[in-house]
Amino acid sequence: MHLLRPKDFRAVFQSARKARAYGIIFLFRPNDVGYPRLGFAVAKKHIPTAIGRNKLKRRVRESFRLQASTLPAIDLVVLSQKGIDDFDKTETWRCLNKVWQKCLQQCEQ
RNA sequence: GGAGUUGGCCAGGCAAUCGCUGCGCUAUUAGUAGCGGAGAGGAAAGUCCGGGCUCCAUAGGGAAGGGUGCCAGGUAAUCCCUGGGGGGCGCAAGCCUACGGAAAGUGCCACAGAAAAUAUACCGCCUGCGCAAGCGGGUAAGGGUGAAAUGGUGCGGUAAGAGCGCACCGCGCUGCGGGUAACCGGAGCGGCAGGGCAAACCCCACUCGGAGCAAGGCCAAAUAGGGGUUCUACAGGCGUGUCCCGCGCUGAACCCGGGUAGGCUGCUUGAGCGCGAUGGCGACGUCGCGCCUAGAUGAAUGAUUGCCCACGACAGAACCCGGCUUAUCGGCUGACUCCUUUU
Repeated sequence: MHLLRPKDFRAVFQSARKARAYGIIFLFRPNDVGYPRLGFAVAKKHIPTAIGRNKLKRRVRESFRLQASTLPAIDLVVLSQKGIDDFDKTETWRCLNKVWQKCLQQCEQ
């Protein structure tokens, strides 16, 4: 489930497709392990408090769990952007839904 | 009723469903599944102090450097806390206080002012000379400057003045009384003896080895040849975490795995929490009974829905405790002070 190794992260950053909406970017590429994996790269600059970073990760992890059955085997890294810290619960969800849509479209191609 | 001082507590609640991480039990060939139960804070933060724990090459002596600085107590310990003393603020409850030493030495004291500490005299006052302007002498009471000006007030004294003399206050010394002490009270004597700053250097007293869980330990692909234990002289060389003395290595003998990626461990039962009794003004101590209350490691507490209300602030454990400091929407509550009103 989790994406752990620094080298795995490097692989995603080097050759990835991109999907973005508002304050969130998904980077993803197919993997060999047979199931989707999730990793985070949330900048302290974008979300200054540990509370805020945890909150975002939990929301993303929850939506990943809900999508997991429909996903192909990809490695996915979630990046934050400026402004994400101001989002409330519903805004974050709307944003995430949009990114998932784009991501799945690209996977089908 | 109003204004205020001070201490303590809470940090949205309830229900349903789907998830995450340990733990216990059961099942299971490992994976895992089911059930039960647990799962962030008052500051988890800043890392400013103090300890525990771990390792390092002597952690020993000396120097340097750092810290603390009224007294007594509490504690594992402290720069913390409690009680007391002095000083300051407030009508009061109460609050603040780095609060040892300035004739050991060095340094600094802007502007203003005559003068900022070796002293000195701008205006003035008194006096001598002179027609006068002024010059010489005496003086530091009055004015002026400043954050601060060589004791304060009063009387005597004098040409005018001055601790020059006297009284009281202040200051110093010596007894006495109270207090564990800091200190307080009072007596006698002295004589006015040259300001402030030591969170400036410094002096004095006490005190401090260093690094930190990425500490340290174990299992172990790769890669390189070394690593460990014991004994030991001198000289030289090398090393040494502030420096020196010193110490260790380089020598000999014996033994054999070594340890990067990665994994495991350290990792939560502890100066623990709650209740009661008891000693103490109090911080806190002692005794009895009961309880087990996060342990993640790309890092677990979330999401959805419904209802209620005061419409929810600051904010996330990372080895563990005791403090301090900083951030914080609000709510509850104890004690006390002052003013006003009514009986």
